[in-house]
Amino acid sequence: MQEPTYLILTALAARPLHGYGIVQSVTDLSDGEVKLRPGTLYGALDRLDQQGLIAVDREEPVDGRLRRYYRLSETGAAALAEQVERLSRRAAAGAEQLRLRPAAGAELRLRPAAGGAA
Amino acid sequence: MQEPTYLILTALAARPLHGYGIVQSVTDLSDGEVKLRPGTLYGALDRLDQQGLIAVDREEPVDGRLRRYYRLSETGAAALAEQVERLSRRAAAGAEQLRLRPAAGAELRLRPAAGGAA
DNA sequence: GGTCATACTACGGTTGCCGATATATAACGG
DNA sequence: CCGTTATATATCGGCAACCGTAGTATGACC
Repeated sequence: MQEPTYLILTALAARPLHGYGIVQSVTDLSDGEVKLRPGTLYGALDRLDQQGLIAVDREEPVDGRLRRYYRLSETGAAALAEQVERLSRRAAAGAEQLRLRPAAGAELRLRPAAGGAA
Repeated sequence: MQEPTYLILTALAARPLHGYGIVQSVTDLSDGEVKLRPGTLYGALDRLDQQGLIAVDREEPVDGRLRRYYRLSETGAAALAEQVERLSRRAAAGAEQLRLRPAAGAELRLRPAAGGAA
């Protein structure tokens, strides 16, 4: 699951939202780093609906136009929780490996027998 | 940046590795959840090299065959650190939204005026 | 009357990942 | 002696997901 999809699920966790509301919520949740395009949003919405991770909550007619609200399903909530765990583990692994990283130029100090520093 | 790419950078953070070593390290770091295919690995390696996030560390001839070691560049380390931060924030946002999630069936208890429970 | 905010749909393109296949050596078991 | 597994790298075709853009439509504000 990629970032836009993950953020859509995240946005829907607290309450049902319609398309445009999701766009705003995702922008908000990502501190402005992720701005959903219509193509991404509705493609993902169809996909997630088919997978059963989200479902249509209700449809409100507004100005003769249908506003469609989506909500997170139980399955979707479980999937999101799993992703949260996964991201946490990946972040921890990355941080740990970075901690193990030798400092730049360290190899010079590790070869004193080869001539070393002047 | 997607998961396989992120894990390749993570694997290279601690020390330079050759292709097969990266595959093993990624499997290890992801608790067996991610198994890199050759297509993914070498495609990503070329891409990351072009982007300057990794570089060829050295080439060792083994059994008449070249074993190529890659290492994380300074730019790559910075990019990885940024991704670690990003994943942490995304995980935190997901967890927080899940906390705000109304329990299943909660809406019934929130409409006492409509007839409510018997 | 023009622009902006709201709100959804459709289409084409690119990227990154995956699966499969090929090649080659060495070790181990039947 | 042959098959399988592990080590090790490379290439190709295909696909899913995402992105950018354009189109459609209404109401509010200037």
